[in-house]
Amino acid sequence: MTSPRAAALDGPPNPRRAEILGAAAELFARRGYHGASIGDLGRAVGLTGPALYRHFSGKEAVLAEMLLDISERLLAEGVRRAADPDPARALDALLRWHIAFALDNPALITVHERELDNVPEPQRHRVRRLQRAYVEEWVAVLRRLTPGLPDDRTRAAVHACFGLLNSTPRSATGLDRDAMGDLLHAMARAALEGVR
Amino acid sequence: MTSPRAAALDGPPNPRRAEILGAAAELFARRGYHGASIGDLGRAVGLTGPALYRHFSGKEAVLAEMLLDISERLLAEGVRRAADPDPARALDALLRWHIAFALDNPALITVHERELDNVPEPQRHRVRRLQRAYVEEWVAVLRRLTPGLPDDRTRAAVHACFGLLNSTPRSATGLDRDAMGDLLHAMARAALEGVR
DNA sequence: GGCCGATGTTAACGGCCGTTAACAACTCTA
DNA sequence: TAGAGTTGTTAACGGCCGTTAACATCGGCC
Repeated sequence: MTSPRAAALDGPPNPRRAEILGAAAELFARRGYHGASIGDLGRAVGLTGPALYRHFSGKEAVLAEMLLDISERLLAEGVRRAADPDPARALDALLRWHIAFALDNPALITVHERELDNVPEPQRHRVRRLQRAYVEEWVAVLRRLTPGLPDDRTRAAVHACFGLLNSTPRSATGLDRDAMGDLLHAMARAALEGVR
Repeated sequence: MTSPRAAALDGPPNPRRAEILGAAAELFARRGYHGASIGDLGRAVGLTGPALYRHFSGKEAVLAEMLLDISERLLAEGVRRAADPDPARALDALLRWHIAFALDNPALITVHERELDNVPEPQRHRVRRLQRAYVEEWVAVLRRLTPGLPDDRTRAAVHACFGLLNSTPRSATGLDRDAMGDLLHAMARAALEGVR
């Protein structure tokens, strides 16, 4: 065995693991899962490739943990913001949180959006369920805000809205963080209201 | 030499080339450039891997030709729609065209959005220039429609709008093509008007 | 002070990938 | 009908990748 508890689910909050996950997010976002090698991941944190196996059971495990972590965070915070009894305020809080997350973690958003298919099967289902649940939080708020809209349309609108919000990593404009956040907020709000 | 004019720029409209490009778009979109092998591309059109070198000079050439073709088509049609003297009608035409293209070619849109970094260098610049020019067509129309808006903001808004429109390939909802098109149109229009 | 677990290293493996070589079949055409 | 060009095949190459093995170092603990 190469490591005592390399495949352990969590363990104590190992700083090395977090460092690797951060670097891996950047590399996976920029070059894609298959475009970044284990050697690249190690080098990005000042190690050789095989050293990675002291902290993860393999390359797939890095991606799986990364996506599970993101989707859990998104859902947990989503549930919190959606709990506001006033649906308009709930939507506002959802928008604000999602935008802040996307602006602060562009690499994570990118990987979360693109690399689900490369997650091995036991965990892929969990991630998919979390992602769906997050979408449903938004759908529920919109349903309260605009009753009578068919759920199909609402769900499609939420996906389109995410497309708008998650475009941040690819825009790279001259706008500063706050201006960009306000712009995205205004556009997303208008887009959702434009659904009718 | 493996082929007389494998690396030829165009030649007559070879149907085999088009077939390969179509299958490659699907595979690159689903699995990413590095996740799809030459063997996969060949198999997708009923050939072995090496047969591909009769039609392209290599894997990178397939991607390069694909992205050049897409960005040329987008720009050419974009220029046409943006030429309408009434900016409101021009924007409408741009929206309608882009949405139709995204709905009809989800794989191409995905690859165009993600894989530019894997295009080899002489052609990457050309694709980037074409992409930028396409964005500028939208920016110019919006500038006519709403003068006084800083160009930074307008450009960022266009990128966000593309994020919304290009989310189609990832949504996969129960809506039919026309309903989806109308929804995207309404949302994008509202989002752009919401910029102020 | 010797041991042990944790965390690195380098060396080596099997496999797949992009590419090239060598060859075969078919179609045109002189 | 001989020859050339086109388009396919299978076999083989060098290289990189994910992973494992074997070994080194170092800090804490009986």
